[in-house]
Amino acid sequence: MMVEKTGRPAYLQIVDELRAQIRAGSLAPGTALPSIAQLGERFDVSASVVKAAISVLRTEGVVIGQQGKGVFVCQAPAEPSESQASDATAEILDQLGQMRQSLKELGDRLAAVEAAVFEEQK
Amino acid sequence: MMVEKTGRPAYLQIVDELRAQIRAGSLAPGTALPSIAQLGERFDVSASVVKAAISVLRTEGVVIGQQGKGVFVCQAPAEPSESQASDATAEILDQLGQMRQSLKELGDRLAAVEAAVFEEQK
DNA sequence: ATTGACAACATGGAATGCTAAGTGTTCCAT
DNA sequence: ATGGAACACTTAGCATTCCATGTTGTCAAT
Repeated sequence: MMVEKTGRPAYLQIVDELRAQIRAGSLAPGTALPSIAQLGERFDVSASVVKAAISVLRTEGVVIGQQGKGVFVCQAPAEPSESQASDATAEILDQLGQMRQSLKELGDRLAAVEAAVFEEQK
Repeated sequence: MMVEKTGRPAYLQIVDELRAQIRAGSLAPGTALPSIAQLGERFDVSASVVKAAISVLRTEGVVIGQQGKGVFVCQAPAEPSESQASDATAEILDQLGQMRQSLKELGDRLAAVEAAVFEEQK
């Protein structure tokens, strides 16, 4: 699987993917994520990108890393009403920011096309 | 100033320091942090370490980075927002996904128009 | 058979170099 | 004087390389 060529950074795409798998139960609490090398090969990115993604999930408390063994999904999938909500709002804000960025880019490109068209008409 | 030679990683020491300054008001909301280069020089670490520290604060929502300008302390220092809106947030995320899809389609159509216009002009 | 050495693989931290892109300033030519 | 080019500085992201350290399996020597 490859990271898509959207504006979203690769490490955030991996964060989304892993978080979705955790939410869906495909990665159950207590189980280990694929190794950094495996994830890097699966998403076709370097190890630093995978590390960045795992770092995000780690600071969020979703996973915990054990040196030499692996990265494991935390047992507490829903810390009551605190990290769940803040995680969701964080993701919403993140996606909103990304959409704002896309809108800005679309606006710029549209402005360029408009300029070209009206130039040509003159 | 140098990072201390305790077992704590350098980037976490910097996180602690910056968070303490933010809590103490020494770094007020809306103000910009010192630049990555300055922080790296101040703590005597490389830019990657400062980036790692800022990345933690960013995913926590404590600061927000603006490309080309700097990293700024967020106005809302902490939002322990609690709501039972787990399925409401699910719906929001769903709608966000649909909007992203619409954005992508718009981008494709615009790309087609761009190709036509700039081809014709040449 | 137990022990010890060792290699393979895992995460974690850090340095370095590069590209892209946004912002601000300065300065120059029209 | 105004527009635009040039430059410097900034964050963001990614790749690559290296080292430290923890875990595990294997294999040989005692």
